[in-house]
Amino acid sequence: MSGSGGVRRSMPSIEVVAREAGVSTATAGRALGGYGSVSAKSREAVLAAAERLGYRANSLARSMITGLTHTLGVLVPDIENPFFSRALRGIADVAHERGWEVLLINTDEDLTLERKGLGVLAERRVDGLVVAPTDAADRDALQAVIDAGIPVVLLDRRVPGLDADTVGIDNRAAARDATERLLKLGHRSIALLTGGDEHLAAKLARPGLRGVERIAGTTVGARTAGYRDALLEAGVDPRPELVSAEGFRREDAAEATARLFALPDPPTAILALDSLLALGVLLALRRLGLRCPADVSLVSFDDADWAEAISPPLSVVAQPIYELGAEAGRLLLDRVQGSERRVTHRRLPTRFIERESARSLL
Amino acid sequence: MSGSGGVRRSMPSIEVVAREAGVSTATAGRALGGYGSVSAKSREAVLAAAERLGYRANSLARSMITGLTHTLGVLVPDIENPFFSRALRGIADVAHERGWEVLLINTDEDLTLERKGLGVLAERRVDGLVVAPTDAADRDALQAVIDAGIPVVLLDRRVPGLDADTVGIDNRAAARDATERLLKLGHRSIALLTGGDEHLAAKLARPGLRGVERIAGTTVGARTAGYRDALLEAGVDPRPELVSAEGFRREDAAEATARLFALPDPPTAILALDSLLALGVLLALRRLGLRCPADVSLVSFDDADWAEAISPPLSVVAQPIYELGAEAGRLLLDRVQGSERRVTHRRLPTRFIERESARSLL
DNA sequence: CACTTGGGTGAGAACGTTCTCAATCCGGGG
DNA sequence: CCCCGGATTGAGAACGTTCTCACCCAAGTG
Repeated sequence: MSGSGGVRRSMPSIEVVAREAGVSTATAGRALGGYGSVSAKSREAVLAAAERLGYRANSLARSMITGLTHTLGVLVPDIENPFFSRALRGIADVAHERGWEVLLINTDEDLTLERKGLGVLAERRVDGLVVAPTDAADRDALQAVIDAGIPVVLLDRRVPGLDADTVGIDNRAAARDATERLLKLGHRSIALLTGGDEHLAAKLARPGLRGVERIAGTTVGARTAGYRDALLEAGVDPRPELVSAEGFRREDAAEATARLFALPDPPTAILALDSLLALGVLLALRRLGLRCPADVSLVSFDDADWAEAISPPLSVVAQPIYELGAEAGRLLLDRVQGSERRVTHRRLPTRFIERESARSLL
Repeated sequence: MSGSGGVRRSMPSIEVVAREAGVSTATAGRALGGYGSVSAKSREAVLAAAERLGYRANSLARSMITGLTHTLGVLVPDIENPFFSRALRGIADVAHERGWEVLLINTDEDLTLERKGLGVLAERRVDGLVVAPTDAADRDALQAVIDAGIPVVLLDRRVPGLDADTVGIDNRAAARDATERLLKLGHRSIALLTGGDEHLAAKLARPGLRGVERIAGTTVGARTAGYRDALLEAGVDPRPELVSAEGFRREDAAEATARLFALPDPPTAILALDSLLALGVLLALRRLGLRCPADVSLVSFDDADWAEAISPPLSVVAQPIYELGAEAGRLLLDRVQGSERRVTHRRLPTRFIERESARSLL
């Protein structure tokens, strides 16, 4: 087997390589880094010496000089969430393609962690940041990062008044479309599982969900508004008790579903705002002994990998998740690489995929 | 709104802060970094100046000196795969808890990309590496990294002869157990979907799967061996045509399943070696008009989030995926922080979760 | 009073690159 | 033979920290 020999503790520096090759560090640097001009003879000597010594450039030192770390920071609530892991894949692919790496931080929807994360990434001098912010409340912290010269792209979620590019979908229109489809099938009693928090729940408590306009700037708020738009236009009165905002986890959705079916007048259809919530619904239906779509119709955001495989296959509002991430990466790297264009907001198209989980009542 | 004022292009250095506070850079460093000794008066002056100027330490410079980047490299085939995104969550949580960050690279099961990734991470001087290697063929590249002084922990997959810690499960025993359960239910014709490649397929082509012992060191190989063990002990002849190794993607599994049911003597049960493959099986069954478990039983590795929610809920071999990642993180950081213990191999326990996708033929 | 002790301080080295700049080398034209 | 211009080279600065070391000073100690 070829030499996997002695235990080297620390890697050789460019100076050692230069000495070994009989040239100056400047020349060695030029040969190894591919800049400036070097004679063929010197280059060969340097490269041979580097090979012999197992030289690896120290990118820290390089970054100190060039001012570029070739690193993108990614700040998301939870990498386990399929939405974010797919989006991250998009970001990472674009980044790698252009020679950048990705530093990942989970925020767990926790504002304190998010702020801490922003601080860490700033100290690491990442060249740019893709953030799916927990809450608009972090605007100042994000603006501080931008002011410090680190461009930011917001993914999936928007922060009003922030000086950053955003990438997402038209949430209001997508939710409206999904709701309209259920209405067209004859459903009048349509539940909405938002995954939101108390903050949202408070806004929704008013008659007719009128409070929702105030938060239509957020992802969940916009979708809820779209849901309300569709109902109103169809002449259906929005019932706040059919809208549940009790957390983003699967069990939260399961509990919410159980509560819906304890109502005197339970829904005939459910719209879930992401695939994890849809899973919670399915779980609850199974526990309640209800069948989909015979007893209740279900439509969900996000075309999870299991959506097509289960019985019945799930009808979904498919977001181009990978592309959202890739586009975020592109916008960010364009800016990192010097583009001075104005702040832009990209809305990628969604696609409703009709399968068999929503049945007609007509 | 509080000052999100002027556009600062580059961040102030410690020297600027020191000048502003009227002390030397050494003292400013001590005050900000919390080392050495500083008078209360100086400390206050420095911290106030730092606050005023929006100072953020440059961790690149710090790393140059201390020799620690506080960064862990993670090299996995595909972060979209739920196994790896969950494991990454475990790694990242442990890392953050101890003050480390995570640099992520996808290899796409591509040896070239993997080698390139190792190189990049080495140049970034990560303090340690968690790798789920594509193939044992990369042993020399991995050994070179270790020899350069960067500790490595192997996740889920092993590389014979490599000087690194490993974290995983007892794949052979787990597969054997799952197969035995199907046998106990009366199944004699049990198919295996491995997700492996041509390399594996070649070994399996021999009568009675005898070639599998040669690759029992790999994850897929060990599981296949366990499957064979169970069959042999039950006096059932392993049928190579029931073992399919045609790729890790969902569609691969769907095609393999279709082929299985085109056999004159199709299986009555299927064991899938990961949840993506199980999804492919479900998809194929739906296309073929077959029902689970009435027409065929299904058992899969990995307790995917949808496994419990679908109908019928899926019986699975649950790996403690999060804990695998966390343990890998712990082993690595212990070593980074100076532990000199010998190479260890952690095998975490698996748990068979019996649900309703496997029925008795008796 | 001289002598130790130890907290506090600053000058300057060190980390490993890239960049700047001046010096040297080489061949060809006058 | 001398001079010009471009390729090649090396010395040394620079990046922003932490580390080493010598120094100062006040408070004890003999």
